[in-house]
Amino acid sequence: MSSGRPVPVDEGSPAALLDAAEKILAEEGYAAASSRRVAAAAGLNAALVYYYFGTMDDLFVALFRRGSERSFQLQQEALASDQPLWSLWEAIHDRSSTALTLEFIALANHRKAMRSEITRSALRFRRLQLDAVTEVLDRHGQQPPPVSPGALVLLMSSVSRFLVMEREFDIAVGHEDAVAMVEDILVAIEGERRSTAA
Amino acid sequence: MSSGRPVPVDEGSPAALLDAAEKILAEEGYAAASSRRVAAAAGLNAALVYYYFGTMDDLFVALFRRGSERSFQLQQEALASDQPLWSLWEAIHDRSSTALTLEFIALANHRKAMRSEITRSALRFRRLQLDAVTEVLDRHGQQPPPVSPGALVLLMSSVSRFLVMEREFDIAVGHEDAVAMVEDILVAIEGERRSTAA
DNA sequence: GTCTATAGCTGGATAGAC
DNA sequence: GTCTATCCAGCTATAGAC
Repeated sequence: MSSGRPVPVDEGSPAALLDAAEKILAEEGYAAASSRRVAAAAGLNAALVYYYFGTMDDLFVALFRRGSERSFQLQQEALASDQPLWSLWEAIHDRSSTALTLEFIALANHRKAMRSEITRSALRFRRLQLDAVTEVLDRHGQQPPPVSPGALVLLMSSVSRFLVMEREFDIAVGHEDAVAMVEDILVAIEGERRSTAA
Repeated sequence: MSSGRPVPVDEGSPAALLDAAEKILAEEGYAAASSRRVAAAAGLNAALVYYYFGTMDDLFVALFRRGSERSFQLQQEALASDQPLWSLWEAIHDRSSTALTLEFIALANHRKAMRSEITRSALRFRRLQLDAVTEVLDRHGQQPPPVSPGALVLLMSSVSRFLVMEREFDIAVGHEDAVAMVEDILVAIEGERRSTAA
C-alpha cells in the first residue's frame, strides 16, 4: 500500500486545481484562494472549479481530505517502524503542512462541512496514535512507563504543532528545552534514536 | 477562574467597532469581518471604520493589540499570586480567545503588519513567563526541579492551546491524561492547587 | 463625527458555445 | 472537458454633504 509516490503527480485537471489551491492557501490564506486565482495558477479556466467540485467549499474539503489521507498513510508507516515513537515524533514534527492546517481550522470557523471533516480526521489520527503508543508502552517491559499513552500522544502532538507554528513567526525561545524534554522521554522508552537513514 | 468577562465597555465608536469586529472575527472568521458588517454590528456607518482606523488591516492590528494588552495584564497578575505556576496554567488554559487567536494567525499569513505584531506580542509573553517560571524553579529548594523553565513554559503553553483548540471541535480523547501530566508537575513544584476562590 | 453616494474591483456561480 | 460571457453580490476606500 501507498507506493512511494513523489507526491505532486499531476493526474489531470482536478489534481492540478487541488495543487494550485494548496499552494495559494498555504502561502496567502483562504481569502486569496478564489476560484479565479486557483484556476489561473493551475493554467485552467475558473469554470472548471465548479465543474469538478461544485462549490469552493467542496474544493476545500476535497483538498483537506487528500492531504489528510496522505498524512495518515505516512503515520501508519512511521508507526510500523522499529522505533515507533521516534518515527511518529519525526513524522508530526517536520511536516510542512502547518500553515495549511491553520487555514483549514480557520476555514472551519464558519464552514460546517469543513468542521466535521477536521473532527473526523483528527479522531482517526488520535486513535491510530493511541493504539500504537499504548502497545509500545505495554511492551516497554518491567519498568513503569514514565507517562500514560494519552499524555504522551498529546504531549508530542501539542508541542510539535506549537513549535512549528512559532517557528513560522521566527520565534524559538525555549524550543530547545521543549524538544529536549520530549526526546528525553522517548529515549527513556525506546532508547537513543537510531539513524533514520532517510 | 473566568471572572466577569472584561465586559465590552463602550467608550465611543472606536471601541464599539473593535467589539463588533472581535465578535465577528471569532464567530465567522476574518473573511466575514468586512467594514460593512463590522460597522453594521456596531450600529454605525462603514465609513467610520476608515475614519478611525485607516484600513481594515489597521483595525485588525488595533484589535489584536487591545486583546494582547488585556491578556498581558492578566498574566502579570496571575504570575504575582502565591502559586504562580497554577495561576499561569489557569490563565492560559481557560482563555476563550482561542478562535480569535487562530484568526489572527491565519490573517498573518498574508498581512505583514499582523505578522510582526504577533511575533512581538508572543515574545513579550514568553519573556514574562520565562522570568517568572525561572524564579519559581530557582526558589524551589533543594530538590532538582523536574523540568527546565523553558520546557515547562512551552509545555504549558502548547498543551493548553492544543486542548482548547481541539475542544472547539468536540475532540477530547486523551485530554484528561494530558492535563494530569501537566498538573502532576505543578503539584511537584508548588504543591496542590489552593482554591482560587474566584 | 457621522452620514450618503459612488468608484472600481473581485468574488461565486451559471448558461451555453464548442 | 474546456472555454467565454455574464449576472449579481459584496468588498475596500474615498469624496463630500451635513
